[in-house]
Amino acid sequence: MGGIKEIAKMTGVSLATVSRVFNNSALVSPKTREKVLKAAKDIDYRPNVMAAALRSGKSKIIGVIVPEVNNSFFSDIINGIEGVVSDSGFNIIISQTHEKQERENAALNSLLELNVDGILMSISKETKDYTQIQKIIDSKTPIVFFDRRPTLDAINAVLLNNYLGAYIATEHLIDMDCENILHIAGNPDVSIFEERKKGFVAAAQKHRVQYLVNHLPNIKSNPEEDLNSLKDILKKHPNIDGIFAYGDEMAIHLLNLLNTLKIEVPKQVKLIGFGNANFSALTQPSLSSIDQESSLMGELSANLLLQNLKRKTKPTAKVLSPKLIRRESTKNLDQ
Amino acid sequence: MGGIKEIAKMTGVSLATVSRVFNNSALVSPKTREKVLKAAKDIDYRPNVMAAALRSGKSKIIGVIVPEVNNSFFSDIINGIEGVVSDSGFNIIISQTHEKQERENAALNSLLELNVDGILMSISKETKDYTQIQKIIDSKTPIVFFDRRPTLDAINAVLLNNYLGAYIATEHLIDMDCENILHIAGNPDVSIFEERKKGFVAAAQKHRVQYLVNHLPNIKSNPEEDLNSLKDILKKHPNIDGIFAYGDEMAIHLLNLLNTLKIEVPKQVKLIGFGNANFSALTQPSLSSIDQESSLMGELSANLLLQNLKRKTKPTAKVLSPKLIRRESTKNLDQ
DNA sequence: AATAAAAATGTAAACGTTTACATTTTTATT
DNA sequence: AATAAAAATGTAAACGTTTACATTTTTATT
Repeated sequence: MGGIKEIAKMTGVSLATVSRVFNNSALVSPKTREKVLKAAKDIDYRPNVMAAALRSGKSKIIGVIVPEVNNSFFSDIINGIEGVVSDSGFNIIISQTHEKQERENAALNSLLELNVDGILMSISKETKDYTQIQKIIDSKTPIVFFDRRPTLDAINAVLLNNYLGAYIATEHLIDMDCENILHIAGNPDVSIFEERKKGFVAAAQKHRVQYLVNHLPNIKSNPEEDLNSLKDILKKHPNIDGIFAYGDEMAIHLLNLLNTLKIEVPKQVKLIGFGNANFSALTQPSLSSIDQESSLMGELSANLLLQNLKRKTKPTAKVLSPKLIRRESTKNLDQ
Repeated sequence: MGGIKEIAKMTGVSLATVSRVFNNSALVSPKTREKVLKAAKDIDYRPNVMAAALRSGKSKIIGVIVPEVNNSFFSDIINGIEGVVSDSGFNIIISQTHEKQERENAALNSLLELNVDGILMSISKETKDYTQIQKIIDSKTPIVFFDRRPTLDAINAVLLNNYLGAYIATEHLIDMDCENILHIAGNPDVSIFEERKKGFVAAAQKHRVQYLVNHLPNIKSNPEEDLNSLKDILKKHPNIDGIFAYGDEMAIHLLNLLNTLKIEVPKQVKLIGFGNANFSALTQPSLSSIDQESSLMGELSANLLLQNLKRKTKPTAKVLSPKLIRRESTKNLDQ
């Protein structure tokens, strides 16, 4: 037998009352509560979450969809989510999209079959078709986006002000006396990278410095090629004295490329990344960057979702302000 | 209404038959199968996994317990697990222990309440009491350990040969002409770190070189202090020419400390880490290390678990062989 | 065409909870 | 002490599937 039924039989009390005890209903006398709890301990009772979920319609599971789990940024976010969500007695199911729309849709579908109470997700770089997502928004399943959102109205989201982050990074280079700055930009299909580019351009124009935007798309597949492109750029624009890279990993590659070219950082060129990855403090020189408070972003998203689970609130988008992290790669040795 | 019942009504077929269609039972004629599938599509039917789980006792969920998700090694493992497990139609629930036994037990309990089909876990550094784990092993829930195992007999595990990894790393230093080597060891309560230490000692003794073992426990809380200890060690043993650190993060810190002390790597001292973290190729000089094939470890663990789900197999422990990754930090400039 | 075997389908109970509603017991009020 | 109100408990159905067993239909065999 096992389960609530056995406890009911043991204590001579009804199923309903036993259930009430485990759901902390106020409507049960201390005496019977104690009796039930004792019996539960005796048989090492473990409630069956699935059964409760089926009957109540609440699974106490939250689905999390990220592009990749083994990525410093997203794993920090998952850490933040896990913290608040598990404190509230929820479990998290994690799916990866590997930046593929097809996998994303499959993951969403799978989460719905599991009757998750809510969904936290960051859309893949590839995602253009929002019909599946729109269907979820239209349904009752609460969903909160973090970092990357679909371009749809009336959604819950926790985002980073990427424009501002890039603006701050660029201003920092200018503060450090850079007068001719280069931006290595990310995939223009991804909106957060486009915003960073815009922030860069805006700050450069505001302060009337020379600027340039470029891509180095082959850094992983063919670093040799990028080394040559970079060499060309620097040859064409020999007075470049500051570089803002769209991400920290790219920045570290740049650091190594510059080293290979015998260009000293920060003496000849100052360099700043974006993301404040875990390794950025460890390089030589250490890398200045823009912190995006990934763990906090996870926490806030989770809180927004939990709030939505209690009562359907108006869709809200929270925008976090990135912070400048000054390290050696942008140090002004003359100041 | 919704669900299987509605489809049954629409198609004029019984509940059982509809169920058979979705479970790919061979015992259903192509004609009715088609009819049912059509109806399912028409009402956008989504099976309720919870209900199926309750009735069948199979949740199609696998629990994963790791010390921290935002850790390069464990997130790689999760990536590996997710790949094989989701290909087989399972979902994963992830819990963090933050290296606390208490949280570990809570996570295990929570997974049992969810009726997970199996568990994949790496025990926390703190865990000494295995009663909860033993209870699970005794029950029917299959469990596989990865990387860190409890010292219990007859368990399923996928492990790294840490002794061998350390042995290889040490031999590599000796190959590169180091004659006086230092090991910066990890927390002696953690068995994998102890094995690394033993491997180091064994290789050093085998090749009859001078060696030394030390801890630098404050590197995160108080790097100044460790800088001084390191200075002391090197002063006392001025002919140290090779260092094997128990982990890559520690190794990178050492790299920076050595740089501060104006000791050139690899010219004066050669340095090798352990783990081949994602950032180890990015440092200057790049860090030699021991690769532990984290993603593969995840895949193998998941496969072992899936195998156990099909039919209870004899407990097996698979031991992976680590690989040497040669980079600049151990380059012999004379060779 | 009759019969046996195989394939397809159906019936109904069960998985372990929650919960609306009903009933009983206790407490407060006069 | 009688009555009303509040607190505690109980009854029974339901959540949406799966599955053992029974029955019907189809196919193969003579």
